[in-house]
Amino acid sequence: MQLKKAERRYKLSTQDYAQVAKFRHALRGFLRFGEEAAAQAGLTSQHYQAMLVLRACPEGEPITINDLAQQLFIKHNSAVGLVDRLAREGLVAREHSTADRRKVELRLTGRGRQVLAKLAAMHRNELQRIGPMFKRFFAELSRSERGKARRD
Amino acid sequence: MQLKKAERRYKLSTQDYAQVAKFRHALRGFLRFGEEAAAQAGLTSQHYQAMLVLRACPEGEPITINDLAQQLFIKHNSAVGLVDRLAREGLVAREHSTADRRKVELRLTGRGRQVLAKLAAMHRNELQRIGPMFKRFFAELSRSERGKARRD
DNA sequence: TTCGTAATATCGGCTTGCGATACAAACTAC
DNA sequence: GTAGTTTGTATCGCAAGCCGATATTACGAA
Repeated sequence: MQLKKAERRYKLSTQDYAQVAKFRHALRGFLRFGEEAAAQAGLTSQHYQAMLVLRACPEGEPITINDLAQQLFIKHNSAVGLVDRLAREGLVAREHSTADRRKVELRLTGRGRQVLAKLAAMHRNELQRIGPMFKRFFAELSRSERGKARRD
Repeated sequence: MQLKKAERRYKLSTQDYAQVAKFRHALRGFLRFGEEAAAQAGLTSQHYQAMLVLRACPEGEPITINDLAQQLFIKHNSAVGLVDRLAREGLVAREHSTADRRKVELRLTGRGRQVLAKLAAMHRNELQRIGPMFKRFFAELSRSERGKARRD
């Protein structure tokens, strides 16, 4: 008997599972790389990611606590704690906005920029290293997607 | 003055930062998707990933605590705690190996397989959705890599 | 048997994220 | 202007999860 469409979407073969599992494994590897790279600088991956958000924003538009929380997909109170830790490490400075005194503008310190430069370069190299693997995975995925569509 | 090779590798432009930041943002989006999907089933992303490892392994070669720890890039004692939680939820069963009674073989329960099927299918769809974005990113990355190599 | 090693378990501590709540500044309406 | 609402940040207590150190049990070899 044919399965209804909604049900059939849940029917993955063991190969499908292995494919998704392999991707997750590669992803964990990359994330672990990031954590170890950050740890070498005495930081966590979250520290790195927060600094990256600050560095990547255009000069004139400073990032606030709320902006950071949205970018990192965390709640604003978690962002407060994160910035506390970054400030304690001397990587990020809080500046009360003059335009809206409720807001806190965040900027990297010199030390922050320095540490980030090294970490970001390492990440970029790592991404270039693992890029081919991810490309192959996504190519395979869309191949099997087309294959399933053809069988429909 | 020309920078030495080791130094130049740290010199990223703001565009480079933005590129890496964009990738990390997309990655966080995917991870957050996974956490929310798992939360809908009353689980965490770690639960899902552990079950995925169990499901993806060939039938005859059961996974042990140590295997799981290695696959997830965590310490074995963290894996013990994770399996405790999975067992408490009735998703995974411990079975003492008969060949080596020190080992604990892990297998999914019926409920585990059922929950996993839904989560894995959702992840697969999400991966197919975001695949093009990641493909574009890695294509861009290797383009700029070749560009830099040419300038060397 | 005894010693060394391997696999799992336990305990205490730490980090981090979150919900709830509080407070302060800005905005709105009257 | 002032009362009420919204917005932005901070604080507090809690729970999840990871880890280092240590313990326990089982295997294997001499």
